[in-house]
Amino acid sequence: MDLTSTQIPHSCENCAIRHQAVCARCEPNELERLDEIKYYRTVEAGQTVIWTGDRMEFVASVVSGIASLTQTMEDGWTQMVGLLLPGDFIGRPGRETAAYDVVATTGLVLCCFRRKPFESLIVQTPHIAQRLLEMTLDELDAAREWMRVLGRKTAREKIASLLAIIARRNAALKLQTTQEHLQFDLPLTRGAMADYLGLTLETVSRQISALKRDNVIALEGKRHVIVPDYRRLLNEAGDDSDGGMMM
Amino acid sequence: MDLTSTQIPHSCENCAIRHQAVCARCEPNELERLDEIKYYRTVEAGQTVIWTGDRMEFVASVVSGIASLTQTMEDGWTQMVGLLLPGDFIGRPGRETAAYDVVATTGLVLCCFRRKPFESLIVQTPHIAQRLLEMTLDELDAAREWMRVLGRKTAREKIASLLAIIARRNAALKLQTTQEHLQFDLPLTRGAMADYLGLTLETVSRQISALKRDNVIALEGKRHVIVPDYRRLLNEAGDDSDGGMMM
DNA sequence: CGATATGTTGAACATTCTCAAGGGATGTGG
DNA sequence: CCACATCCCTTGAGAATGTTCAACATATCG
Repeated sequence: MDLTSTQIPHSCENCAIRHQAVCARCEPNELERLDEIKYYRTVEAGQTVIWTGDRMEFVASVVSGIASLTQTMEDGWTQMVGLLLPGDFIGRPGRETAAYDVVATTGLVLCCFRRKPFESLIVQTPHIAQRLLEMTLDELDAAREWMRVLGRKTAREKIASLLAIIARRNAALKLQTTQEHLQFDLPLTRGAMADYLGLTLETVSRQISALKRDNVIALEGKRHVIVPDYRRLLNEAGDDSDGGMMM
Repeated sequence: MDLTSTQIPHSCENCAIRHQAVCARCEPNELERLDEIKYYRTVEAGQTVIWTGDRMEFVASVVSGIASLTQTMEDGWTQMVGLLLPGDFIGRPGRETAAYDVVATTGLVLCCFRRKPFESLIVQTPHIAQRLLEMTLDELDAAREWMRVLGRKTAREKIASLLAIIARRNAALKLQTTQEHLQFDLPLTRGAMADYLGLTLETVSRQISALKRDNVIALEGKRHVIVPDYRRLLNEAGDDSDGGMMM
């Protein structure tokens, strides 16, 4: 299982996100109901899946790949407000039009549900509603954590925070225990990192260079990051406590 | 009805937040169930209601007054991650310990529910679970909007954004249509505004002085704000669109 | 090969922070 | 009633941080 693979699952049973997504709590008969309104969709890296203001015909789970949730201001600045990883949910039941752009950062496989019937299912199927509430509460925590990053951290701490999050989620996905020594591919361009962190692309580049110079990280090429000491990275991020609940 | 009054409602029927809070969708019999596990609690301005890490014995609705949700970093910086106004919900079902400090900004009346029985009620009462999901989704939108404020706005725009939000929520509470001319009391100290906006107290003070100098706002004393032209204020906030969904 | 997208680095500049001083209010004890 | 402390707020000057503008490097792709 890879963060950016694009295989469509054969069935819910062997689906990579079976136990993380909105369907996590569903019984077999409930999965059948979902199956009736579901279809898979693949998206190429760089494509915009949904534009702000679009009418939403579906909601979806990210099966594989990474997408970003962004808002664009009229002066051209972009703020990323969420990073969607496998298992994450796209769309808001009850909402007609999209509030954010959804852009495929990597190749993407989505498990889409037609919106209207999905909304009916929510009412009838407490297991879906409960899981959705739980996921939304988790996202709210993540958003609030990110408010602290945006509001109170320096550029260097912001970069370290983002690297720590990606490192940890990557480790979790590979079922590695979080060891001292980690490595991963950065799924984001410098510009996308800047949009997420509320910085400019240049500042991102400079701070990554600085972390490299100080041996907090090492790079192979532009995108492959090696973290020799995860605790050191967490320390640079400014959350000395273990940071285990960062997203 | 006042943002900072401290009257305890006689019954759910005449409760000021009857149609906004987590109980908004409840039928009379469901209200009775809630009534069994509920108690009112008043808090003085400045008191901390809940400390991060506290065991949560209850969840609650804010009936009147204003509270803030804050995180404190080990270096002493504080980031406010939410402003709790009448109708807003405190606590997370299923969570044992508090993730944030909750501080009474003004005098506060809370409608508390014992947590364990409330969690059972959620499972049994879809009207509560649905409303809670809806409220959580709204809060998530607000948090994401705030990410844009923290990540991409200048100090001046941040202050204008906060004033616009308070002005609009105040107008909504007084059932005024949002007119050109508005006024209200600032419920936050300069320091609390700084914590919310990711600025220093001094920068907040300077920018308020600047907005006053430029006649975007007028002050009576330190806390009473007069907004002669709401659209001008919105413009200064950097969301030219009407900003109707800002919180 | 040129065109495009991505990333790095430098120098000047702007914004915000830090440190410092001081100005009302309000409250308290002598 | 005055002296004094405390809290909240304002303002200034210099320093730090991050941005802007610009040049250039590197890789990919037609």
